Amino acid sequence: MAKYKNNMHSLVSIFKALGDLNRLRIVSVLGGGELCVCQITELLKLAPSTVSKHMSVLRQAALVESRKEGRWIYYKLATSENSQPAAQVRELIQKLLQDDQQANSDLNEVKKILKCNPEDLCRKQVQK
Amino acid sequence: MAKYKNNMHSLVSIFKALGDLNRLRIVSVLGGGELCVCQITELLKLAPSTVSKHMSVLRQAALVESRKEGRWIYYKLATSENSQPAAQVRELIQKLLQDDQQANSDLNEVKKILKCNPEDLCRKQVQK
DNA sequence: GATATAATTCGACATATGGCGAAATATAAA
DNA sequence: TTTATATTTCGCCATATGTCGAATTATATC
Repeated sequence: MAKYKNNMHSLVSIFKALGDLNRLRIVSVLGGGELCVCQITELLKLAPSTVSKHMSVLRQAALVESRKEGRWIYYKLATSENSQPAAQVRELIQKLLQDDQQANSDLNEVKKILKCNPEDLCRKQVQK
Repeated sequence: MAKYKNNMHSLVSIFKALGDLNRLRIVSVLGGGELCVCQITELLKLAPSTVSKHMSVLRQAALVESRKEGRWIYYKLATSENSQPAAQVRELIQKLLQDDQQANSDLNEVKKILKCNPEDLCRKQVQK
Protein backbone atom coordinates (compact mmCIF):
# COMPACT_ATOMS: atom_id res chain seq x y z
CA MET A 1 0.00 0.00 0.00
CA ALA A 2 1.67 3.12 -1.25
CA LYS A 3 1.75 6.42 0.55
CA TYR A 4 0.94 9.21 -1.85
CA LYS A 5 2.56 12.60 -1.67
CA ASN A 6 1.31 15.84 -3.08
CA ASN A 7 4.32 17.20 -4.87
CA MET A 8 2.56 18.43 -7.94
CA HIS A 9 1.28 21.71 -6.57
CA SER A 10 4.55 22.55 -4.88
CA LEU A 11 6.36 21.65 -8.10
CA VAL A 12 4.12 24.04 -10.02
CA SER A 13 4.92 26.88 -7.63
CA ILE A 14 8.62 26.04 -7.83
CA PHE A 15 8.56 26.07 -11.63
CA LYS A 16 6.45 29.20 -11.69
CA ALA A 17 8.98 30.90 -9.43
CA LEU A 18 11.85 29.83 -11.66
CA GLY A 19 10.07 30.71 -14.89
CA ASP A 20 11.33 34.26 -14.70
CA LEU A 21 14.80 35.27 -15.81
CA ASN A 22 15.46 37.59 -12.91
CA ARG A 23 14.39 35.05 -10.29
CA LEU A 24 16.44 32.33 -11.95
CA ARG A 25 19.44 34.66 -11.87
CA ILE A 26 18.83 35.24 -8.17
CA VAL A 27 18.71 31.54 -7.39
CA SER A 28 21.78 30.99 -9.54
CA VAL A 29 23.81 33.68 -7.87
CA LEU A 30 22.74 32.61 -4.37
CA GLY A 31 24.57 29.39 -5.14
CA GLY A 32 27.70 31.42 -4.43
CA GLY A 33 26.56 32.39 -0.95
CA GLU A 34 24.03 34.54 0.85
CA LEU A 35 23.24 38.07 -0.27
CA CYS A 36 21.15 40.90 1.05
CA VAL A 37 18.41 42.56 -0.96
CA CYS A 38 20.38 45.66 -1.84
CA GLN A 39 23.17 43.56 -3.32
CA ILE A 40 20.74 41.65 -5.48
CA THR A 41 19.14 44.95 -6.43
CA GLU A 42 22.55 46.22 -7.50
CA LEU A 43 23.12 43.15 -9.63
CA LEU A 44 19.76 43.11 -11.39
CA LYS A 45 19.34 46.88 -11.69
CA LEU A 46 15.74 46.72 -10.54
CA ALA A 47 13.77 48.70 -8.00
CA PRO A 48 14.19 47.40 -4.44
CA SER A 49 10.46 46.82 -4.20
CA THR A 50 10.59 44.61 -7.28
CA VAL A 51 13.44 42.54 -5.88
CA SER A 52 11.60 42.24 -2.61
CA LYS A 53 8.59 40.86 -4.43
CA HIS A 54 10.76 38.37 -6.29
CA MET A 55 12.28 37.21 -3.00
CA SER A 56 8.81 36.70 -1.62
CA VAL A 57 7.90 34.47 -4.56
CA LEU A 58 11.09 32.46 -4.13
CA ARG A 59 10.52 32.10 -0.40
CA GLN A 60 6.95 30.92 -0.87
CA ALA A 61 8.23 28.26 -3.25
CA ALA A 62 10.63 27.16 -0.50
CA LEU A 63 13.60 27.94 -2.69
CA VAL A 64 15.23 30.48 -0.40
CA GLU A 65 15.37 31.39 3.28
CA SER A 66 16.02 34.73 4.93
CA ARG A 67 17.99 35.83 7.94
CA LYS A 68 17.73 39.22 9.53
CA GLU A 69 20.82 41.05 10.74
CA GLY A 70 20.25 44.61 11.83
CA ARG A 71 18.72 46.52 8.97
CA TRP A 72 19.78 43.93 6.45
CA ILE A 73 17.97 40.82 5.41
CA TYR A 74 20.16 38.12 3.98
CA TYR A 75 18.80 35.53 1.61
CA LYS A 76 20.30 32.13 0.91
CA LEU A 77 19.27 28.93 -0.79
CA ALA A 78 16.93 27.01 1.49
CA THR A 79 18.73 24.31 3.44
CA SER A 80 15.98 21.75 3.37
CA GLU A 81 16.66 18.03 3.30
CA ASN A 82 17.72 16.82 -0.09
CA SER A 83 14.56 14.83 -0.58
CA GLN A 84 12.44 17.92 -0.93
CA PRO A 85 11.45 19.01 -4.41
CA ALA A 86 12.82 22.52 -4.11
CA ALA A 87 16.25 21.30 -3.08
CA GLN A 88 16.44 18.80 -5.91
CA VAL A 89 15.38 21.33 -8.50
CA ARG A 90 17.96 23.77 -7.17
CA GLU A 91 20.63 21.11 -7.38
CA LEU A 92 19.78 20.49 -11.02
CA ILE A 93 19.82 24.21 -11.81
CA GLN A 94 23.24 24.54 -10.30
CA LYS A 95 24.47 21.71 -12.50
CA LEU A 96 22.85 23.03 -15.66
CA LEU A 97 24.12 26.57 -15.16
CA GLN A 98 27.65 25.58 -14.21
CA ASP A 99 29.09 26.71 -17.53
CA ASP A 100 26.42 29.22 -18.42
CA GLN A 101 27.50 32.60 -19.68
CA GLN A 102 24.97 34.74 -17.84
CA ALA A 103 25.29 32.75 -14.62
CA ASN A 104 29.05 33.16 -14.56
CA SER A 105 29.07 36.82 -15.42
CA ASP A 106 26.53 37.33 -12.64
CA LEU A 107 28.79 35.54 -10.18
CA ASN A 108 31.67 37.77 -11.23
CA GLU A 109 29.55 40.86 -10.90
CA VAL A 110 28.53 39.83 -7.40
CA LYS A 111 32.18 39.43 -6.47
CA LYS A 112 32.70 43.04 -7.50
CA ILE A 113 29.65 44.15 -5.56
CA LEU A 114 30.90 42.34 -2.45
CA LYS A 115 34.26 44.06 -2.80
CA CYS A 116 32.84 47.50 -3.37
CA ASN A 117 34.48 50.39 -1.58
CA PRO A 118 33.60 50.54 2.12
CA GLU A 119 32.66 54.22 2.03
CA ASP A 120 29.78 53.31 -0.26
CA LEU A 121 27.69 52.55 2.77
CA CYS A 122 24.45 51.96 0.99
CA ARG A 123 25.44 48.94 -0.94
CA LYS A 124 27.97 46.90 0.90
CA GLN A 125 28.12 43.71 2.87
CA VAL A 126 30.12 42.85 5.96
CA GLN A 127 33.38 41.77 4.37
CA LYS A 128 36.11 40.02 6.25
CA MET B 1 39.57 28.57 -21.52
CA ALA B 2 36.05 27.49 -20.80
CA LYS B 3 33.31 27.20 -23.36
CA TYR B 4 30.20 28.92 -22.15
CA LYS B 5 26.73 27.69 -22.90
CA ASN B 6 23.52 29.64 -22.86
CA ASN B 7 21.23 27.44 -20.84
CA MET B 8 19.62 30.15 -18.82
CA HIS B 9 17.10 31.32 -21.37
CA SER B 10 16.12 27.81 -22.35
CA LEU B 11 15.82 26.95 -18.66
CA VAL B 12 13.49 29.88 -18.16
CA SER B 13 11.23 28.75 -20.99
CA ILE B 14 11.29 25.20 -19.63
CA PHE B 15 10.33 26.37 -16.15
CA LYS B 16 7.73 28.74 -17.55
CA ALA B 17 6.21 25.86 -19.49
CA LEU B 18 6.12 23.66 -16.41
CA GLY B 19 4.81 26.40 -14.14
CA ASP B 20 1.24 25.56 -15.03
CA LEU B 21 -0.63 22.70 -13.42
CA ASN B 22 -2.24 21.45 -16.63
CA ARG B 23 1.03 21.44 -18.55
CA LEU B 24 2.83 19.68 -15.71
CA ARG B 25 0.05 17.06 -15.72
CA ILE B 26 0.56 16.62 -19.46
CA VAL B 27 4.29 16.08 -19.12
CA SER B 28 3.70 13.75 -16.21
CA VAL B 29 1.17 11.64 -18.04
CA LEU B 30 3.26 11.50 -21.22
CA GLY B 31 5.78 9.63 -19.10
CA GLY B 32 3.43 6.70 -19.56
CA GLY B 33 3.58 6.86 -23.35
CA GLU B 34 2.47 8.96 -26.27
CA LEU B 35 -1.01 10.43 -26.49
CA CYS B 36 -2.98 12.36 -29.06
CA VAL B 37 -4.51 15.74 -28.38
CA CYS B 38 -8.06 14.46 -28.00
CA GLN B 39 -6.98 12.02 -25.31
CA ILE B 40 -5.23 14.72 -23.35
CA THR B 41 -8.29 16.89 -23.84
CA GLU B 42 -10.42 14.11 -22.37
CA LEU B 43 -8.13 13.85 -19.36
CA LEU B 44 -7.91 17.55 -18.57
CA LYS B 45 -11.47 18.45 -19.50
CA LEU B 46 -10.35 21.51 -21.40
CA ALA B 47 -11.23 22.85 -24.84
CA PRO B 48 -9.17 21.26 -27.63
CA SER B 49 -7.86 24.67 -28.61
CA THR B 50 -6.57 25.20 -25.11
CA VAL B 51 -4.79 21.86 -25.07
CA SER B 52 -3.34 22.62 -28.46
CA LYS B 53 -1.91 25.85 -27.16
CA HIS B 54 -0.43 24.07 -24.15
CA MET B 55 1.20 21.53 -26.44
CA SER B 56 2.68 24.37 -28.44
CA VAL B 57 4.23 25.85 -25.31
CA LEU B 58 5.66 22.47 -24.31
CA ARG B 59 7.04 21.88 -27.79
CA GLN B 60 8.71 25.27 -27.89
CA ALA B 61 10.39 24.46 -24.61
CA ALA B 62 11.70 21.25 -26.21
CA LEU B 63 9.84 19.16 -23.67
CA VAL B 64 7.69 17.23 -26.13
CA GLU B 65 7.72 16.13 -29.75
CA SER B 66 4.83 15.38 -32.09
CA ARG B 67 4.18 12.75 -34.71
CA LYS B 68 1.42 12.92 -37.25
CA GLU B 69 -0.61 9.85 -38.14
CA GLY B 70 -3.62 10.48 -40.33
CA ARG B 71 -5.86 12.98 -38.66
CA TRP B 72 -4.25 12.41 -35.29
CA ILE B 73 -1.21 14.08 -33.86
CA TYR B 74 0.59 12.12 -31.19
CA TYR B 75 2.72 13.81 -28.59
CA LYS B 76 5.49 12.22 -26.55
CA LEU B 77 8.29 13.34 -24.30
CA ALA B 78 11.12 14.68 -26.43
CA THR B 79 13.85 12.11 -26.97
CA SER B 80 16.78 14.44 -26.85
CA GLU B 81 20.16 13.41 -25.52
CA ASN B 82 20.29 13.23 -21.78
CA SER B 83 22.64 16.18 -21.54
CA GLN B 84 20.03 18.64 -22.65
CA PRO B 85 18.30 20.73 -20.00
CA ALA B 86 14.76 19.73 -20.97
CA ALA B 87 15.56 16.04 -20.69
CA GLN B 88 17.18 16.42 -17.31
CA VAL B 89 14.33 18.46 -15.92
CA ARG B 90 11.86 15.88 -17.22
CA GLU B 91 13.85 13.13 -15.57
CA LEU B 92 13.67 14.94 -12.26
CA ILE B 93 9.94 15.54 -12.61
CA GLN B 94 9.36 11.89 -13.23
CA LYS B 95 11.27 11.04 -10.07
CA LEU B 96 9.53 13.65 -7.94
CA LEU B 97 6.05 12.70 -9.13
CA GLN B 98 6.58 8.96 -8.83
CA ASP B 99 4.40 8.67 -5.74
CA ASP B 100 2.30 11.75 -6.34
CA GLN B 101 -1.44 11.46 -5.89
CA GLN B 102 -2.53 13.57 -8.85
CA ALA B 103 0.09 12.10 -11.16
CA ASN B 104 -0.99 8.55 -10.39
CA SER B 105 -4.69 9.19 -10.67
CA ASP B 106 -4.00 10.84 -14.03
CA LEU B 107 -2.11 7.78 -15.21
CA ASN B 108 -5.03 5.59 -14.17
CA GLU B 109 -7.48 7.87 -15.92
CA VAL B 110 -5.43 7.69 -19.10
CA LYS B 111 -5.52 3.90 -18.93
CA LYS B 112 -9.29 4.11 -18.91
CA ILE B 113 -9.29 6.57 -21.79
CA LEU B 114 -7.05 4.27 -23.81
CA LYS B 115 -9.38 1.36 -23.14
CA CYS B 116 -12.54 3.27 -23.99
CA ASN B 117 -15.13 1.48 -26.07
CA PRO B 118 -14.20 1.26 -29.75
CA GLU B 119 -17.58 2.55 -30.96
CA ASP B 120 -16.78 5.85 -29.28
CA LEU B 121 -14.91 6.93 -32.38
CA CYS B 122 -14.18 10.46 -31.37
CA ARG B 123 -11.93 9.76 -28.45
CA LYS B 124 -10.01 6.59 -28.95
CA GLN B 125 -6.52 5.53 -29.81
CA VAL B 126 -5.35 2.65 -31.93
CA GLN B 127 -5.27 -0.12 -29.35
CA LYS B 128 -3.72 -3.46 -29.91
C1' DG C 1 -16.56 16.04 -54.87
C1' DA C 2 -19.01 16.44 -50.39
C1' DT C 3 -19.01 15.53 -45.62
C1' DA C 4 -16.98 14.51 -41.17
C1' DT C 5 -13.39 15.01 -37.90
C1' DA C 6 -8.66 16.03 -35.38
C1' DA C 7 -6.00 19.68 -34.69
C1' DT C 8 -4.56 24.42 -35.08
C1' DT C 9 -5.08 29.33 -35.47
C1' DC C 10 -7.56 33.48 -34.47
C1' DG C 11 -10.05 36.83 -31.72
C1' DA C 12 -11.79 37.97 -27.50
C1' DC C 13 -11.91 38.11 -22.49
C1' DA C 14 -10.74 37.92 -17.50
C1' DT C 15 -7.07 37.34 -14.62
C1' DA C 16 -2.13 37.00 -13.36
C1' DT C 17 2.33 38.98 -13.46
C1' DG C 18 6.43 42.04 -13.45
C1' DG C 19 7.60 46.50 -13.01
C1' DC C 20 7.70 51.15 -10.62
C1' DG C 21 7.17 54.88 -7.04
C1' DA C 22 5.19 56.24 -2.68
C1' DA C 23 4.07 55.08 1.84
C1' DA C 24 4.85 52.18 5.84
C1' DT C 25 8.06 49.36 9.04
C1' DA C 26 11.97 48.39 11.48
C1' DT C 27 16.40 49.16 12.92
C1' DA C 28 20.69 51.87 13.50
C1' DA C 29 23.01 56.14 14.21
C1' DA C 30 23.31 61.01 15.47
C1' DT D 1 14.27 61.83 19.95
C1' DT D 2 15.25 62.82 15.51
C1' DT D 3 17.25 61.31 11.27
C1' DA D 4 18.89 57.94 8.01
C1' DT D 5 18.43 53.65 5.72
C1' DA D 6 17.15 48.60 4.33
C1' DT D 7 13.23 46.27 3.35
C1' DT D 8 8.49 45.50 2.69
C1' DT D 9 3.77 46.64 1.48
C1' DC D 10 0.53 49.07 -1.31
C1' DG D 11 -1.53 51.02 -5.40
C1' DC D 12 -1.10 51.43 -10.00
C1' DC D 13 -0.12 50.23 -14.83
C1' DA D 14 1.20 47.73 -19.06
C1' DT D 15 1.78 43.34 -20.69
C1' DA D 16 1.50 38.23 -20.51
C1' DT D 17 -1.28 34.24 -19.85
C1' DG D 18 -5.02 30.67 -19.66
C1' DT D 19 -9.32 29.91 -21.34
C1' DC D 20 -13.07 29.60 -24.63
C1' DG D 21 -15.71 29.53 -29.13
C1' DA D 22 -15.53 30.33 -34.02
C1' DA D 23 -13.09 29.91 -38.14
C1' DT D 24 -9.46 27.45 -40.68
C1' DT D 25 -6.61 23.54 -42.23
C1' DA D 26 -5.65 18.85 -43.21
C1' DT D 27 -6.94 14.32 -43.63
C1' DA D 28 -10.13 10.45 -44.01
C1' DT D 29 -14.52 8.54 -45.51
C1' DC D 30 -18.82 8.52 -48.03
